Parts: sequence; structure tokens; C-alpha cells
Amino acid sequence: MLSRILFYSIDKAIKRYRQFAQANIDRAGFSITIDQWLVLNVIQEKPDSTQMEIAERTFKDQASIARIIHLLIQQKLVAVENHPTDRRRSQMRVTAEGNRILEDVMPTILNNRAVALRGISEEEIAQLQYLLEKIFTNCSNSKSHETQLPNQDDLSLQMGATAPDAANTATERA
Amino acid sequence: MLSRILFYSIDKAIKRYRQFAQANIDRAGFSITIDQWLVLNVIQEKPDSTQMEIAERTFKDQASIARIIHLLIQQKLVAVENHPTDRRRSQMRVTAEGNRILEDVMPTILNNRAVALRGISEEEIAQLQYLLEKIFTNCSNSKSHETQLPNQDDLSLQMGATAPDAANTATERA
DNA sequence: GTAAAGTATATGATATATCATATATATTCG
DNA sequence: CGAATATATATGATATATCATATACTTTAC
Repeated sequence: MLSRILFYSIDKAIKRYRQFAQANIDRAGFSITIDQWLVLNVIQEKPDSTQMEIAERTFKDQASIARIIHLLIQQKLVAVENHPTDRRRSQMRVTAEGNRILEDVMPTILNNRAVALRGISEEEIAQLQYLLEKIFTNCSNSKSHETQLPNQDDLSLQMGATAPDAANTATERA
Repeated sequence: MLSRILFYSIDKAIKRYRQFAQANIDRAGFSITIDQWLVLNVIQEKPDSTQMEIAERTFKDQASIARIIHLLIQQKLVAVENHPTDRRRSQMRVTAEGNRILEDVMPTILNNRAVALRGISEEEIAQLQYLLEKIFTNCSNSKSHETQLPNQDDLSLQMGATAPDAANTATERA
């Protein structure tokens, strides 16, 4: 059963949370997506960020950021001018309208998080984050494989799976 | 900082896992997405599922399932005939090719999961799932709000947050 | 200073997510 | 039976994710 597989549980939880959070934002009368709000937030904090920097901070990719920024500009939540030192870029600025929506939506966001985490202790949250970080690390700098470590179950704990890069067990196909 | 907010940690971990898992599938020479593989799997298990049932099992929605099935049919991993009892539906069947790819990809999938979870104990996985399930429940059957429960922190544990539906604190806007 | 390399952004193509709705068919109920 | 209701699927519209690549500009190396 899929629900026994951790990654489906993760997927399921984050999907439900996003659905829940977006629905509450919609219901409160805001016409902004969570992702747009998130990017707007980063622009407010560091208006001189490059798209790559925003992408890294938000765990998105540059192409998505480009399109989200485009929408934010359309909605007049962000304004652009010439960048003073780099003509490839634009100098971004959150508009008054943008600042207003950031401020107005914040209580809903905070409330969403609080409701979603109800009954979960600080320690449990820390534990969750620790484990999620470990999964992240395990999936980084690795190409999977090493089908079975020769009997050293938990040794890679601090190493983030930077083990050798043996060939995959799966049959090759086009 | 975003990394301190649990939901970004969840998002980050699952995104990285998906990226990692898909890259390994690609690298092994398969031309199928994880989502397609997942749906194909469900069809194999229960070929008579409706799209809604598949959606529920995979935590996707019916429209996505419809489009994924369309692609699976295009790729000839699934074949359809008339449904014997319900003319709104089609009788699906995983083709030989479909069965082959399911079988061939499985080792890669299992390996992906194993690598991603390296250094994480059974107990920790269970704990993770328990907490994710709690988040899921908290976000279900609830419209957020109840900005602060009047001092009964963990009482809603078994209830899935079905508390009264007070007005949101955020200012109303179009 | 110029060529090469690197960086920033935009965009096409495709896959998925989501919502709303259209269409067809089934089921229920008077 | 026939109308109302429910269900199954498809699809349009939009947002996001991802990869690849094009374009413009900057920096580096010579």
C-alpha cells in the first residue's frame, strides 16, 4: 500500500497543506498564490536578488521564478527599473500594493502553519526537520546505486551518501 | 529564514527526492516519469479502478490522472477497450510493454528509496509518518482559523481540527 | 582590447496540479 | 417510464516544475 511508503506520506502531507493554505488565502479574499507570495516575500527582503538566488531560497528553479516574477509585475505587486550596474538584470522593487498584500496575508499564513502543526511539539518539529534534512542530504551528491552496502547499515549517517557510483541494477532500455 | 519553517523543509526534501529519483530513472534509460510509473502501477494492481479511485490512491486529482492515462495509452503502456458494464468508462489493461517497464524500473525505485532513507531507522520513519499524518489530519476538515485556542494546546489531537469556523483575521480584499 | 568563458534572464516544450465545466451515461425516485 | 440527481471522463484555462537552449551582457584571460 502506498501509504506505507514514506515518500507518499510526505507528498500527501505537503499537498494537503498547500491545498489547505491556498484555500484559506483564497477564502480570505486574496488573489495571490502561495508561490507568488513566497517569491514576493524574498524580493521584499532582498530586492537585489538574482533569479537564481531567489530560486535557491525558495527551492524553486530559475525558470519558475522568471515566470512568477512576470506575474507579480503584471499584478503590479512588483515594479522594475533599469539595474544600476548590470544591464542583464532589472532592479526590482515591491510596490505599495505588494507591501500591503504581504502584510495582509501574513496573519493567514501564520494561522495556517499553526493549525497545521497543532498537537505537534517543538521537539517533534525539530525531529521532523532533522530527518527531512537527512533525506535531502542523502539525495544530494549521489546518483543512487550502491544497491546494498555490504553490511554497515547506519554508517553513512554523517556522510550524506557520497558513496561510489556503481552501475544501476536496472536493465538498460531506450 | 525559510529553512526554519517546517513546510519549506518538507517541500525541499520531497522536491529533492523527486529530482533524485527521476534522474536515476532517466539515467537507467527508462523514458517514464515517476508519476506515470505510479499510475501505471495502480492500474496494474486494480485495472478496473475509476480515475477518481486512482486519484485517491496516488494523492493526485482526477484531471491529472486523466492526462497521465492519456500519455500511458500514447506510449502503449496501457490499452483500453470498451468497459463491459459502464459506457462512460474504458476497460484498462497494462500491456506487455507496460508490465515489462514496471518490472524493470522497480529495482531503481527500491534503490532510490533505500538510498534516500539511508541512516534513518525504522523507528524514525514511523515517527515521521506519524507526524506527517497528523499534519495531514490537521489540514483536513478544517478551514484554518480559530486563531488561538483558549489554552488547550493538544486537545485537538484526535479531532482533526473540526473547530468552529470563525472569520479570518486577515483584512478582506478583492 | 578582444576572444573565451561565465552569468542573468527569457522562453519553448512538456508534464503535472487545480479548478471549473461540459458531456455522456447511470442511478434513483416519484 | 421519465425527470432529477449522481457519477465518469474529458478538457479549457492557468500556475508551476523541469529541461534545454537562446540571447544579451559581464568577467576573465591572454
